[in-house]
Amino acid sequence: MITKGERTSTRLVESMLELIQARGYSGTGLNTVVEHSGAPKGSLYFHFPEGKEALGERAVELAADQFRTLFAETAGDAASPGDLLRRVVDVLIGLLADSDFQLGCPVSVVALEMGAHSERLRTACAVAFESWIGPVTEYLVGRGHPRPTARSLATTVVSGLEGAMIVSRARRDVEALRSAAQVLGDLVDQPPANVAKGNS
Amino acid sequence: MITKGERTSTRLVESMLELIQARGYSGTGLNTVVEHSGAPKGSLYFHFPEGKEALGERAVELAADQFRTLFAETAGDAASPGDLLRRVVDVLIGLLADSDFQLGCPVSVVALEMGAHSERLRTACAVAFESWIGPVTEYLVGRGHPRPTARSLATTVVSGLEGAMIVSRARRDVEALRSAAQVLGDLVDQPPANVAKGNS
DNA sequence: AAAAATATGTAGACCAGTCTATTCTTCTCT
DNA sequence: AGAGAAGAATAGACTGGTCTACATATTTTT
Repeated sequence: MITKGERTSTRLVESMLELIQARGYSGTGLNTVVEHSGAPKGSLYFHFPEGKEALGERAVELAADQFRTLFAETAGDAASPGDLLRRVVDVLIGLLADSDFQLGCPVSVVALEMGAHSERLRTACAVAFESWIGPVTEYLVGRGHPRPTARSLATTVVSGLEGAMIVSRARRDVEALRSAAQVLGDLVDQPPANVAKGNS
Repeated sequence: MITKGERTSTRLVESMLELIQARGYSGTGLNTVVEHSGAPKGSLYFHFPEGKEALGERAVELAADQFRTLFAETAGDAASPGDLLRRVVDVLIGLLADSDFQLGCPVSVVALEMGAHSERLRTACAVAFESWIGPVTEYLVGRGHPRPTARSLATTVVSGLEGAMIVSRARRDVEALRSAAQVLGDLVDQPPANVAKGNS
């Protein structure tokens, strides 16, 4: 059974996540998190005795989960790697547009803001990225790409999407995401034959 | 002649830029900027009466200039688009490694942190990105790519590098940048013939 | 009753921004 | 060329507000 405390804790993490997406980590005050979540103020340090960093870490983990789920669910319906990529980008475009370009990737912000100062948060971001690159790599391997190539492609695709989210948001225009979907989509649909030739 | 005031103002912007790269925009206090620059606090609001936003805007513009210069200078020596891209990535890897992965792209952080709250800073970031995509597009057009394709490629390359910087930094490992250099480098070196075929 | 969870207040540091006073530069006028 | 006025630049304290974090007390749940 879900206790009251667990719900409060969850709400705090969800609010932290949303606020980080809109204002970044440093720009998100704990008072604001408490207010936004509707959770009792005194409960924050009961559920997160290690403070803001612990809350941020959980938020990054939640974001990683969400995107991993999106990828896994979309992978089932997709006809090809390129099709999968384009579908995922469509969802990302929806997220940007629905929020009027107010929300970005929380993992990127935290990595950029806190990577130099908090080993804990930096690691959480690294794990999040790896948790996306890994499954994409396996997917591409399953589609016939040699593992090293698949790994390179997966890394490039994931970082490309991160960057395209940022550029799209700054310009309030999804061109960057559409370009990434098209260019990278075609790329991962190319038959892996010629790569093998260059490798053997 | 360079007046004392101009030097102070420049130092403030440079310090703001460095600090933003390490701690983000919200995480950078003006007291810290003043301290780091060696300039006095009284001078800050003399040179930047519009406050922190104006200082941040100038820092973003400076960063945009620096990267544009790097691109322009490298373009002269490069044998092919892929070669150019790989050289630029080598410099970025150097920046990351030399700073022990402490410094990131200031434009990305500002876009993510302030994009939703400051139209002024969001625009500055959009202009910065455009000031990179534009020249890259022209370069690719000069190398025979049809303009629409060149624009798509340039956008994907720039956002890919942004993302790869972030992922590399989070993981304290330049694999993401190397993958981007290899995958995107090969991509922009592909002869534009087949695109023209599909287009005519 | 015991434990879990919530409520409230507050300490101490830091934040962006403003103020007045003072010191340097530079230019004018003789 | 030299005095001195005008303005540029610097100095540093100060304000009202917010931040994280903690302490203590009260309520809810089991």
